[in-house]
Amino acid sequence: MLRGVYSPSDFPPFAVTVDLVVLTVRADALCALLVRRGEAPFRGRWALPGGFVQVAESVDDAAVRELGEETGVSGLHLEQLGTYGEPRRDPRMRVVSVAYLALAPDLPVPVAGTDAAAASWVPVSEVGSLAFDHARILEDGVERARAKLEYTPLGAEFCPAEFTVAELRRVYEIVWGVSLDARNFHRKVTGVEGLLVPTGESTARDGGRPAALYRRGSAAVLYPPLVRAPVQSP
Amino acid sequence: MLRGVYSPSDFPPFAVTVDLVVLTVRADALCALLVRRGEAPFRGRWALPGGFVQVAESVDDAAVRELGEETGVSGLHLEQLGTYGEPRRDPRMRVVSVAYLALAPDLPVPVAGTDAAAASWVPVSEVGSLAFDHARILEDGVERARAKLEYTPLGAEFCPAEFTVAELRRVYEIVWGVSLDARNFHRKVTGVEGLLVPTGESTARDGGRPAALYRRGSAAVLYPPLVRAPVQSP
DNA sequence: TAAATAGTGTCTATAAGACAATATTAA
DNA sequence: TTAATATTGTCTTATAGACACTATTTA
Repeated sequence: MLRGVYSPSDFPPFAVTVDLVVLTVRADALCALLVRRGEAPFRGRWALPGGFVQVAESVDDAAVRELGEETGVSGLHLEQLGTYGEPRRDPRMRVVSVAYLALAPDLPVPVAGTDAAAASWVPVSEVGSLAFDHARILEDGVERARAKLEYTPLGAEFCPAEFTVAELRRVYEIVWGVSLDARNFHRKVTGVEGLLVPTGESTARDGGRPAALYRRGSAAVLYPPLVRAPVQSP
Repeated sequence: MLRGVYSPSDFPPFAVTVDLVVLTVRADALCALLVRRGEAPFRGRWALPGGFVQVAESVDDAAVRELGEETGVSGLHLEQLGTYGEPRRDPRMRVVSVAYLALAPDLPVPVAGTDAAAASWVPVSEVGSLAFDHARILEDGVERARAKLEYTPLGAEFCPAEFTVAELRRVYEIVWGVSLDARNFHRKVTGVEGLLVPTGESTARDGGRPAALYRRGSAAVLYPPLVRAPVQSP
């Protein structure tokens, strides 16, 4: 269709929302931040946090705003996940939703924000059906997070500001659902340039010999990557 | 904001469009499909092809439809690239655009489609400023395509149905802007399970010893990947 | 002391990169 | 024949994965 010729039928009114897949690692499980809906449709059902994009703000800004409202924290990693635009995904009207993925450390407790509905961290393995197409969006977010750990330093986003190699390894083990050799993992991550910055401190919070504490480094990519080998068909 | 409470101020009307980054490799260059705008704003300026999402179709379907209209071809690889939603990206009204990346073989000539404006393949290195925020979208699309070649078999999408290893290698060289060792590349791609299916035929269209012809295999990922080593800081 | 976790070293297999050598065609 | 491109093989180096071993703490 010709761009530039505008007639009312060209732009049927859409509502645009943002939905957030906020993931954290807590209690040995990958958890998503969910809210319980207080209104129809899907009243009482779990859903992803989110809301309408306002006229004066960009879609990305709306995501940042909603994330702050839901978690009470700013500065978390936030990236676009995808846009979901099936005609009947919201039974009431045509809503196009831009989904975002956020990775968070183990935050004390979800803040209900301006929303009166309950918010909770739910292990992704225990998430049943969700409102709208949110189950699909959550799945896509989890898969994106898993892939991101391979070639970016984002695993550290799940950790507190200072963390040990073992804590980072547990993030990988929980998100990927595998177990990793502690010794090879240690050699690998401490060998990647710019990934970890030693603080000089150490902690014995995991028991045993105290472990060195690190902060996130400035590396934007993890090279060579930490690959999950695909399942081989024998 | 509470999902489920709808009031007019909650959903200011947005228009939703799709924009297409359609890339091909031709004449030793990575080229993008661009259209020249026939109307204000940005009249006479190059822009990405695209158009409005209709009420009854999904956003993804709108992208497929527009791609067919612009190229006259269906079945091309098409994936979401990202959503661009700055408030003033279109000077006339609030438009949120969902961008898609399509990879195409060297199609004979762009079809103007239902659009009267001229369409053309333009080498991405020669693209100047574009209408709206399309230069940024194109950049993102090119970078996505470059990254995709590393760990997916999508390089073959730029090739005709039957192609030689050298033709596939030239795709990588042109898209990445590097030169690759023909012998190592050959060993690599013929060694990846499910990437290339030999047709049994061969061709001498490149001169010299005839090369075996292959079709795309069924592999969805390229493992191990064909990595571009990042530039090392010495 | 034992138990637990942290960290280093060593070996092997795989794969990437450099590049020699051979193969098969056209001019 | 020479020139051009295709394909195979060989060597070196980097890295992943398995796992022995040492180090440092608490109980």
